Amino acid sequence: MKSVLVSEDHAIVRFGITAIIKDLIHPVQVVEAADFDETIRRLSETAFDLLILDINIPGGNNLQMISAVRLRQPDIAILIFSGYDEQMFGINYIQAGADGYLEKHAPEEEIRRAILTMIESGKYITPGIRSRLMEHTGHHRQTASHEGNPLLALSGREKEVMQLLARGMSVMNISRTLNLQVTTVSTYKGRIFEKLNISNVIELAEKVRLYSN
Amino acid sequence: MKSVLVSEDHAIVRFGITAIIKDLIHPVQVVEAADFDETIRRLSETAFDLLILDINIPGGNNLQMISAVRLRQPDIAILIFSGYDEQMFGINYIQAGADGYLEKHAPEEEIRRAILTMIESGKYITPGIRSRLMEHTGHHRQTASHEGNPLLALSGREKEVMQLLARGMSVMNISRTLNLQVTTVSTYKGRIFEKLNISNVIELAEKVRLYSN
DNA sequence: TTCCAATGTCGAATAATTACTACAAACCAG
DNA sequence: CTGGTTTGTAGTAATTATTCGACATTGGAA
Repeated sequence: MKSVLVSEDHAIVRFGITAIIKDLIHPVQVVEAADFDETIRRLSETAFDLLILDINIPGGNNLQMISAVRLRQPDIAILIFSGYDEQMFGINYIQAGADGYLEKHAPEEEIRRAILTMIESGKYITPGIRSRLMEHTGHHRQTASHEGNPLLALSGREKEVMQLLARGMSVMNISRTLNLQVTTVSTYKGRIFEKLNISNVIELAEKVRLYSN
Repeated sequence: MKSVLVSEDHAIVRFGITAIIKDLIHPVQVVEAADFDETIRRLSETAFDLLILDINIPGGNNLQMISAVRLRQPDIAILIFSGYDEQMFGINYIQAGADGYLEKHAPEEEIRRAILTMIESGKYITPGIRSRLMEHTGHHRQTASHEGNPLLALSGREKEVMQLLARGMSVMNISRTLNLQVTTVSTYKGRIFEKLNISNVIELAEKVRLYSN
């Protein structure tokens, strides 16, 4: 029997996913976790075939989640389930070792396909993501290389903060969302502004609108 | 037979809600709509007992949604389904005539209770929201006058400040530009946000872009 | 290998912003 | 006229944000 762990903090979303899984696969055992602690606890108890992991899960929210999971279950298939606008930095999770990537606003059909594909082949990447992956592999830093898209000059964490800032979220709020100190977020903000050569969030929002795929 | 219309753009969320409804009520007919246009279309075709409406639905996203719905079906029960950041903002929908208010991150139990209560009594408000409602009642002006353009609700000085804010200028900077105390500018900023029903400069910039001649 | 720039993260101190409260002048509906 | 509302303006106190300097890691370049 296949078994799946659904880590997602919004109850309805969890509910929806669980329903889809049960409708799609059988026999199947589905376990739910509402935060990262619980996720880890479940992983220590039971072996799963697939983990569907919300990037924004409370207590998680960073690339180390992947290794924390792999530490417990090296062979589990990890499908990153990414919310709002984190496409930009979602790929970082793939590079960090996740096996699949699905966006929360994907249509039902794609969600079904993703889950099924993950269970069957252990991988699920859309062509769009794949090509973006291509771009990213290889060249990092060195200003000159990101000719076309200035946003590529930002590091993973910076991109994350950038997204939130561009949505109008306050520094304090971001710090809570990402479980970081306010000063840390502020530091990122400064570095972002510097790298993008801008001086306020309005300009940031513009750049993001312009260059975010 | 009861019938419910679920207006929500995220497929999984829609799926989850539909599943809960079907599990909760029977016989029941559930129709889904992914954007506001579709919502209106459905409302024109069929009579529903309950509408579960995502505030952030594409094509909607404003208080006029309520009247648009009521225009078609005066007696439908409307449950506002509000996402993350819009809690503060959501109460306005209640004042605009919605019958219930539910947050997306509510636990499954509450979601069930809300839907059931709505179907049975046509209303659902949590104590928390109710108290916030209390506070808010009292200061609402004659919304009707500035139908099309919300920016018209602002006074001269406010518009002035708005313009600068939308350019990304800081409060301090504006205070120097206009020879006012920072606190004065801050007061304007607050009043602007309140009048436009927004909570950060990004949204302000959007409104300005949208409604400025 | 070694070393350095880039990255992720903070704390202390300092600066900027907001929340409340206030109040007078201007407006306006009755 | 008259009392209620809106507008322009601030002060005080409480929050938030930024600056600066640090430090441990990491991935490459040399």
